[in-house]
Amino acid sequence: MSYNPNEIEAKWQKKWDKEKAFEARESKGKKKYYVLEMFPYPSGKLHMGHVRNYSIGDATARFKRMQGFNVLYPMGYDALGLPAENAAIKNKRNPKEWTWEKIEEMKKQQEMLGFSYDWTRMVATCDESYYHWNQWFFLQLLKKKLAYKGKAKSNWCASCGTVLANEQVEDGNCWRCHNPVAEKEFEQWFLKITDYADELLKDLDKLKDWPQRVKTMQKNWIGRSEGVEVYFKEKDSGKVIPTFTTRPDTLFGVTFVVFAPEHPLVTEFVKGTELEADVKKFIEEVKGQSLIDRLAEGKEKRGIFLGKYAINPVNGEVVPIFAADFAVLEYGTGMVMCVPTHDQRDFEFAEKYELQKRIVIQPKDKALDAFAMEKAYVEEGVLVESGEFNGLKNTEAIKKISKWIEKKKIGKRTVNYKLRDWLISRQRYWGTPIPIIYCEKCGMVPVPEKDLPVKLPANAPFTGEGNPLDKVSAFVNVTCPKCGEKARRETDTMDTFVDSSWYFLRFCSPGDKKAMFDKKKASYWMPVDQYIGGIEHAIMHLLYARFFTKALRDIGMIKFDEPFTRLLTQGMVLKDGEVMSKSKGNVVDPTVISNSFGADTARTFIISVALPTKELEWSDKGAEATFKFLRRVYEFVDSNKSMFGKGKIDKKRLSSADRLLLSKANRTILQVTKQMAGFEFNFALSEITRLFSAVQKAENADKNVLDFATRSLVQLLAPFAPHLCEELWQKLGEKGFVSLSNWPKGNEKDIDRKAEQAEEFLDGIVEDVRHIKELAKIEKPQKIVLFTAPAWKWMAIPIAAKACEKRPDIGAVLKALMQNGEMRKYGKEVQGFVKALVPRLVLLKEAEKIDEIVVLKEAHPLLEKIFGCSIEIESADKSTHPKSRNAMPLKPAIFME
RNA sequence: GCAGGGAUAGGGAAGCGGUCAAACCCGCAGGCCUUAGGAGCCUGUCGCUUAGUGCGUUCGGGGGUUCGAAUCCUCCUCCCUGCACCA
Repeated sequence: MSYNPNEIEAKWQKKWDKEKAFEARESKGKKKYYVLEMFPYPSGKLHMGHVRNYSIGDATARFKRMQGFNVLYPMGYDALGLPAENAAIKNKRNPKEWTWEKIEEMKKQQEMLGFSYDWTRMVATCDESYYHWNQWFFLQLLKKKLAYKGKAKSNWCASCGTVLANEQVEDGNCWRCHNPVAEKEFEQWFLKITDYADELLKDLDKLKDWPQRVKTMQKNWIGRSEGVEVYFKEKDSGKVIPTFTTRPDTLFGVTFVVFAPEHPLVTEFVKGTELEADVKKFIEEVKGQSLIDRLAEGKEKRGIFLGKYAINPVNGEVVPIFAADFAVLEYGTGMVMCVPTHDQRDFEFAEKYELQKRIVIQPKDKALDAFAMEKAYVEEGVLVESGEFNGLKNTEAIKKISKWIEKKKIGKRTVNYKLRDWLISRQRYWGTPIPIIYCEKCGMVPVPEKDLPVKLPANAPFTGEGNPLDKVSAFVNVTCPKCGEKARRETDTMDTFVDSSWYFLRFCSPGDKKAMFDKKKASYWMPVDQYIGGIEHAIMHLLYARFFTKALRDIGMIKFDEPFTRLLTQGMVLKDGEVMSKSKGNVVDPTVISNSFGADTARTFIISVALPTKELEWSDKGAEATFKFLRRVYEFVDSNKSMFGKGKIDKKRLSSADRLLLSKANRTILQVTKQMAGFEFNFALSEITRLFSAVQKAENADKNVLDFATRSLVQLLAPFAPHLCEELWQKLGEKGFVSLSNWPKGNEKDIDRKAEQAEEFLDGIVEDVRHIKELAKIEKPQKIVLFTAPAWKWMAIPIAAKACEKRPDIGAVLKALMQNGEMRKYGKEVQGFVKALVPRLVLLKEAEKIDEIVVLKEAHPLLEKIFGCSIEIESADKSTHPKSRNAMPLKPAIFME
């Protein structure tokens, strides 16, 4: 029988399902392990990134299961969001129907690939029973004052009367009607993530098993900065202008002040002056740009003078006030004190508008000249022209000036975060309705918990204009829960990031009707032990999920601080150096691979190409090689069934070839186990491949050894190619699932690395057998020590010489060789010489001419072992080494007692 | 623009101070096996050279540190990811 993946895969998928092989149950006696992949948006089609993500996750889940953990490995769908609504507008489809159809399509593909999910725990966020708890949690946050209403700007298309997502703005225009998009301010809902800014930052330290880069990104995103608020004053009115700065050391160099254009004071300042019209025009221009446009790349800084002046409280200087687009209302106070000599943005602005510059920090080694500068000087230095602070190092000055400002009451120390509160309002249909009712009498009234969930109405009109929910009167017009009078329902829905910020908890008790999740079950399974997903979620999703976890802890639902113990961010799947995307037309459909070669090949291949964390460049050709490998494994086991023994291995009676195979099997097991734990899946596969070649080559091997090697191989391969391995496991006479078998144990004692290495050498020189005779003329020594690769090439000779002195029996050979003239030179040549020598000696051994070969990989630790003495090598590092440039240190310090 | 990550042989991808002309996979070339092979096995695959070997030039580009750099530092170029121009 030849390898038929389709048949095998269907067979085992059915069996797993029938015997509920992967259903997870809480069990106190067993150690739990929660493996989770970032759940997908159900687009209906799996792409390579998904397959990669799930292949990594499934391998992990299966490995942990085999290691005896009680594994929870669920799958769900992040099913609310824009695409369903777009489909509704475009194809006149009902978003709910459309979404469920896509979920089914997606699930089917996942099942075909044989991932070991516990499907009984499937969750879809568009399910009322799921978003019910979004609403419930929102109400809890409201109670805690962690949800509030505030003003926020959105992209607004006037002609469609619709709020647009960033994605729906194309070059500043509406994607539907192509009219320009503006910003418009609305009352919208926020979650107060900033209350947790400090904790979110601090707890990053607890996340020992997160990639450093993700932590760095989050840290920068939270952006805690300590600084001071300095109170400038407007010259005429005396109005206080608080500006935030992290560089109080530059305060004496302020030459102008800048306001965010939207700042209310801007219009106030120019009211009734001749500048009013121009300033208004400027503000409109800035506002007229969509958010996207304003952030566009390479934009020149623009501003306008407001005709007013501010007094610098530290030195009484009077400086002009501008409105400028590079000041952001939401950060700090929206007002910035500008020091063009020591801040690059300020510098560019000053250059453009020909404003004054004054240097207040001088570097040690050179003197800056304000007129000659080509960019701002932002490094360290010593203060000048700064009154009583002259001569201080600027790092010192920051502390001293901050204190001084507080003392003089012209400002105060503050902490600022880049992190802003989370705007969750979306003016769209396909999201969780925000459970709020507005009553004319009672004002804003939360929907009582007993009335949850607030369900999405089934029959909303999808025209692409406005929010469909606004048009469903049965949804909008309600009675006030408090007074019973007529009232209006909130029609904003929630950002879908809300759904994805706690779904991992829902998996612990997916059907729960009474609560967001079962506290006991959650406390058993959580936190997630291994989370796996794309680097593109490094900030937002992961930060929101961390925030929710902390908020849930504070309302008593859970008792831990962080949701994900370990995080693996998988690399992107690229094609021709670019991300696969429809617009680029370079999408490779993973089902094509699985249809022609089977799921096992698709999964094993994608795992074998690159380290999970690295980018993966897709190539169609490689899959075939993986298929061939799997087929060879199949055929080998299938055709050799009768050759496998069942008995115990009798180590005393093994031939050297058998011992070698046993050694390889054991070493591979240990190696692969280590690599699995470290997510070095591609290396693990390459080890498995090597073991297979050894197994395949082992003719006339001891049946029991062969059986052990083969059996182990099947188990090691099972996390990657589970269907094939189940089939082989059965062929090997096993009754249960290999997926639930015990991970093989390697025995360190059975490993003979030296023998293996010797064999590796031998492998490479089959062609040279004819030289044996020639070489065999050398007399039989007792022992040979080889220095194949001394850690320090130039030490090879001295070490060898010392060795000769200590052990004449070894030395004899080396001496002879040196006298032979071949070891005259230092460095590379020694290696070359040794390389040439090794194969010959191996062959000699095969010919029984010598007793033993010791191959030294690192010269000195092994020397220690052999001679039983300590060898110190004074390493040639900077501290100990003479400065001499060209002189090679020919006298390495080797001390042998 | 800000923040984070990359660039290694024909392609992909390891290596991250001396064991590196650089694992592994694909491609390509030769041999074996075969009626045949798009199957399998073996060998070779930077250039020149050898019986073994040796020599020369390489790890995006320039500079630097070191006895020694693909590996560390610095500048530059290009690519990817996220974004809220964050003072």
